[in-house]
Formats: sequence, structure tokens, C-alpha cells
Amino acid sequence: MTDVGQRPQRRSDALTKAGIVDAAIEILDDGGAGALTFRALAAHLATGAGALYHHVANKGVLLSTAASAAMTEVLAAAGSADPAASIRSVTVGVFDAITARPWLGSQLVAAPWQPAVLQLFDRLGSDVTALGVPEPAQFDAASALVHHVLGVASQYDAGQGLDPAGGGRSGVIASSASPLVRPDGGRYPFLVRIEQQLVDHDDRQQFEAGIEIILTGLGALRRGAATGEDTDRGTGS
Amino acid sequence: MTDVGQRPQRRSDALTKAGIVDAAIEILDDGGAGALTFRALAAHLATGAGALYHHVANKGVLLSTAASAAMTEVLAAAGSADPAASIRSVTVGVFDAITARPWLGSQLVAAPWQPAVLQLFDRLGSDVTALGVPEPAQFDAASALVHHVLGVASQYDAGQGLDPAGGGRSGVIASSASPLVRPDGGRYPFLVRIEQQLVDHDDRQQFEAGIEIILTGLGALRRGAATGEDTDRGTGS
DNA sequence: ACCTGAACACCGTTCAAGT
DNA sequence: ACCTGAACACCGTTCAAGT
Repeated sequence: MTDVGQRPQRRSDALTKAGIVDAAIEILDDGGAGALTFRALAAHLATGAGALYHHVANKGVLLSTAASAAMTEVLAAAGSADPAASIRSVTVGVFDAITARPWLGSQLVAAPWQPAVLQLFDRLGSDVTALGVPEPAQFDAASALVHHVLGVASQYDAGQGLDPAGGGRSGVIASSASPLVRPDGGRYPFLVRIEQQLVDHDDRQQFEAGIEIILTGLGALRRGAATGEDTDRGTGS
Repeated sequence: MTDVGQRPQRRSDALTKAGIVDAAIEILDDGGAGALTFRALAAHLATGAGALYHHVANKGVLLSTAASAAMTEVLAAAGSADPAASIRSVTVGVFDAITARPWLGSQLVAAPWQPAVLQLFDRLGSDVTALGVPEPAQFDAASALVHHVLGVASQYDAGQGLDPAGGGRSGVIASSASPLVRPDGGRYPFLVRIEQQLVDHDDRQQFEAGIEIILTGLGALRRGAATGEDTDRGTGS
């Protein structure tokens, strides 16, 4: 976002893990996940590649630390007193962050149970609890919400290095001709039928619709607590 | 599954794309995503690495073709006359395939809108239609189901090459001490509270619970078709 | 046309050598 | 202790040369 590629000369202050992660995020925001290499990062910080290993163990922790920092930002900005509104605010906040920073989406789905995912899980777990979902179902409920977010995240990590057939939700699929033909030469009957929606739809709106579907499902879960103690107050905290 | 590393000598028949993909799947099943390199694949087929490029454009299409083949298997084996049962059968079928072949999970979340995902999307879209979800909501409904599957897929791709903090759903998190401490030193109140469930829970069962939550939400969607034509028969196909 | 395999342009990571 | 930067062990991909 800010200035990148500037000042590749000076190196007065000592290296810090925080400083390295900040620089990494700058590179990620500016050039995407593919732009982050230890050589580029070292050049950006005017140091040698090996120096970085004194502060971060490897590229994995660098990326998961960056993702965790981004998630902390999102969670700090989102929330509401009403549990359902809070769930909407948090999940949409993550969605917006992922569209603004595709590297975040890639990283969230790349490493299971990394800090950023745990942070999100914990927050949604608290919201789900406040929503009145009974204890035994809270874990499943939070899971469903996290999976929805991660599923969407996985659709936004393009750019990277693999399938050249990818390239953008609308563009590739909507272009009518070849992409709607299966590898075996068959067709996709459902996708062909709703093709116009594929072209016209708004990803963010569709994401929100998915959250509403889950919230509706959770509402039924809340009411139908067949096994439960009748009101369950007193577990404190 | 079968024999790997055998017969690295003979090469009588000509190379085929299908044969290359089959060999790739064998390597993936046997050694995981990290084991598939063009050098290993060439050795397995007793040919040179460059020869492979006469049949597959790059590693991306190799992986997405392999994933598509695996998805075709799953979809052929799954299904039911009852729409809801079919959705359960298809999604659980994909879940089982992902746990059996972690490389499939990695690949599904690595490339957006690849053939394997389109196949799944199309199938779930048809099921959702048969379930009675009204036309304008069918796309959102199928999306929600696909995202749930992909979200789970993203939690299974460990093994690979990044965060060494990962390592297994139960093991890492459940070990009580450090993993439940946030990067900023704080704690995860929700996760700490349900820690025992984290240890005890069954991933497959939790996946099914998520599908049930979504199915419940879809049920409400089906009833509340406020905009709709009253019965909507006749769109044929 | 298909195949070969050395070569190219990268990676992440290590490590002797400096300060 | 921290930093340097060349070197190592890989990658995916290309391409002259063979058949």
C-alpha cells in the first residue's frame, strides 16, 4: 500500500522479528504471495538473506505470523453487541480482508490450525456461545462458520503458480465456451443453467448469503437442544 | 496404493497424457504432494523430464487433472434418489477421499475453479435443485456446500512445506500447553473451554454436523421463497 | 513427432567467515 | 551475538540435439 522498493540502502537499526514481518507484509500487499522471497525481503531490508534466519525460523512462520497480524487487525475492527451481528461483522471483515490481500486467503488455507485460524475460530466460538447455541454443538457451529470462510478464501488465492486455467471467478467461467465443458467432454448441466447468475453475481453478497444459511441452521440448533439442561446458566467466565 | 518404485527400466509403449496422470496419482498416493516432481515422475515412467511437457503443459494442469480424476471417482460412487441423502453422500464421499489422499485436499484449495471443483459444484447444484431450493437461491446454496467441503479440505493439507507449527488436528492443539497461547501472549477463551472436545471429537462427525447445519438452513430457504412462482414445474431438462 | 538430458533461472536454507 | 553472502540442494521449465 505505502512505499515499496524505497531506501534499499540504509540499515542503521538492528533487525527485529516485528520489523521483518512488517516488511514481509509490505511486499505481500504490493506484489502478492509470489513476490515474497527471502532474497527480496533481504534486499528490502538492506541485509543478507541469511540474517533473517536469526529472527524467523523459516518461511512458514514468516507467513503465518503475517497472516496472524492481518487477522488481529480484522478482529479488532469487527464486532457488535448482538451475537448474530457480530458473526456477520467478523466473517464479512475477513472476506473483505481476503479480497484486499489475496495472499491472506492463500495463507489461511495453506497451513491448518495456524494462529490466524485459531484466532478466528476462537472469536466465532465466543459469538456462537453468546448466540445461545448449546455447549455440545458450539464446536460444530464455530467449525461450520470457519469452514465457510476458509472455503471462500480458497477461491481467492489465484495469482500464484499453478493452474493457468484459473484466472478469476467471473472471467474464465463466464466466457461461455470451453470452460463449461468437462474434461470428459460432457457438460455441467447445473452451471450451464445458472450461467447468467455466474456472470452477474456478487461474490460478497453470495458470501453473506452463505453466512445467513448457516445462521438459520444454527437457530434450529439453538432451539432443538434435546439433550440439554433446561437453561444452563452458571458456567461462569 | 499398489506398487511404486517398481520397473523403472522399461519403456516400450509411447507416453500418454492418461498414463502420465496415472503415474502422477500413484506417486501422490504413495508419497504425498511433496513427492510429485517432474524428475520423480520421469524416473517412474523411465523417461526424461522434458518428454512430459509434450503431453502436459505444466505441473498445474497435471495436478488439476489428477484431482479431477479423483473427483470423478468419488462422484461416480456417491449419490442417492433422495436429494438430501445425495448431498450427504456426495459431501461425505469427498471428505473420505480427502482424508485418504491428503494431496487431493491441497489441490482442491490450491487452484480456484479448477475442473474438480466445478464437477463438485455442478453435482451439488443439481442436488440442491432437486431438494426444492428456489432458482435464485440455488447458486448460493450450492456455494455454501462447496465452501464447507473446501474449508475442511484446507485443514487436511498439512504434510507439505510451510508452517512446522502445524502437524495434525488433534496432536498439536490438544497438547494443552503452548499451542493454546496466542502470539500476543493472550489465551483463546473459547478453545480453552472446549479443549476436551478438541481432543475427543471426530473430524468426520463434525463435518457431517456442518452439512446438517447447512441442510437445515436450506430447508428454511426452500419454504421462504417469497418472490416465487407458486409451484414451478416445467423447467424440464 | 517424440524423446533425451544437460542447462537455465529460480527457490529456501545453511554455514564459514567476518564484525 | 549478529550479520554477510557465497554455496548447497533442490525446484519447474526450456531447448539443442538426437531418433
